[in-house]
Amino acid sequence: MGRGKIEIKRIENATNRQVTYSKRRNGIFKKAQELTVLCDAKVSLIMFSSTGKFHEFISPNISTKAFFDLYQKTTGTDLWISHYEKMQENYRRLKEINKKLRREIRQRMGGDLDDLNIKELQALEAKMDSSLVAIRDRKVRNLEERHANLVFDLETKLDQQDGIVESEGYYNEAANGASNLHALRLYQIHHPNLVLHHGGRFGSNDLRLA
Amino acid sequence: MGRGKIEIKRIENATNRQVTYSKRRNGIFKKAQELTVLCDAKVSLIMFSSTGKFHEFISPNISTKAFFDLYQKTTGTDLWISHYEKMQENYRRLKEINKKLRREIRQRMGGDLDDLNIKELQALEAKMDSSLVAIRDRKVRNLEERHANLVFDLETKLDQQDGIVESEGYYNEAANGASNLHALRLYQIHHPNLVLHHGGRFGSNDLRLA
DNA sequence: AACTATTTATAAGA
DNA sequence: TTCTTATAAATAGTT
Repeated sequence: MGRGKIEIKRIENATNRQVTYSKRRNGIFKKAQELTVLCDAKVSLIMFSSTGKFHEFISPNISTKAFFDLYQKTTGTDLWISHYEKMQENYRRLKEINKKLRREIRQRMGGDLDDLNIKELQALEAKMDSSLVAIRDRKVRNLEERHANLVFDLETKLDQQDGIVESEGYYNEAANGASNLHALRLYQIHHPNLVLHHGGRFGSNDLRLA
Repeated sequence: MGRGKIEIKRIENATNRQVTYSKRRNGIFKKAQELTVLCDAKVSLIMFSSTGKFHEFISPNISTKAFFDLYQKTTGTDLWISHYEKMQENYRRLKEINKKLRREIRQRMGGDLDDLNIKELQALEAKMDSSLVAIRDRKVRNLEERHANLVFDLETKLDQQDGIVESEGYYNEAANGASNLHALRLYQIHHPNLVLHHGGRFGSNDLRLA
């Protein structure tokens, strides 16, 4: 497609080769982009010119990492996978637990009570009640202790007594950064260097730990 | 380039999308092939259709494995390792947070109060107090509502009235039971031969405040 | 980087 | 799917 037809073989003139590379690279990237949009496909296109220059296109709906993950899933296995997947699953579980712990605290703070039924509310109230008793009790003991210490201090030192207020801060917000891990796999690819066309099924790889 | 010009946006008709995918896939593969030959470039082109079909082109002068090694070398990142490490870090962080959440709950239950000072105890007591008020309030409202419903049912039906007590169980105890719908996550397992098996798994949600 | 004559890709229809 | 073909798009060679 040009002023003349060309034979598909290595362009010997280096400058020409470079120019053609540049033009065709743009063309193929555009094609990849269009394919992605038109057909809702996931495309990874990576290339190195003969001079070693690197260019990449990857569908916006997937990361390179996730892409290779998908690739491996479809083409083969990996020794590290099971180890990694276990970790991933543990992470997910931990995240779920975290969510529930937060919910419990919110409820204990008097919020998020909409989906508790009457029994649960009563149970929660009772628990809170006894907890409060325990806390009051502790406070009293603490006060007494403190008072005794104060007296002791006054008696012995008479000069000063400092409170030891340690503030630790709230951690409610801290977890948000972790919420969006991509699907991951450990790396190892072994595949013949040929043009492969095979079909396989795979599921959506959305592992967001929302 | 066809009988008519088309807009580059997702083709909604699934059949059409599939046909276009097939045609354009061939086109782009051909382009990749030509680029490889003409310009002596290394090209990796991998794609998944919206229906999950997998297709790949890789320059004959390099294996996928070698290609990816090159990719990593060039981009300077070891995606797999760095992702793994990130994951590990997030896991650790989450574990730490959960530990703190548990501690807070324990304190709100009246335990683990030894290392709270008097100010913290007082703050906790106050918080608990107001929380308790909120819970009581909610309980009363809930009861009223329930009562109103009951009366309504009695008035309209007169024959029977079924209590709408849905017991869901506390997740503290129900950890291993079937009632833990929340914990359910889809989990994908793949199989070497391009066939994917999907299995559901969910972890035990052990929320014991140990 | 542009231009443009041609070749090539492909959308729509069969 | 595959073929046909009118038309859009890509690009080889040129400026």
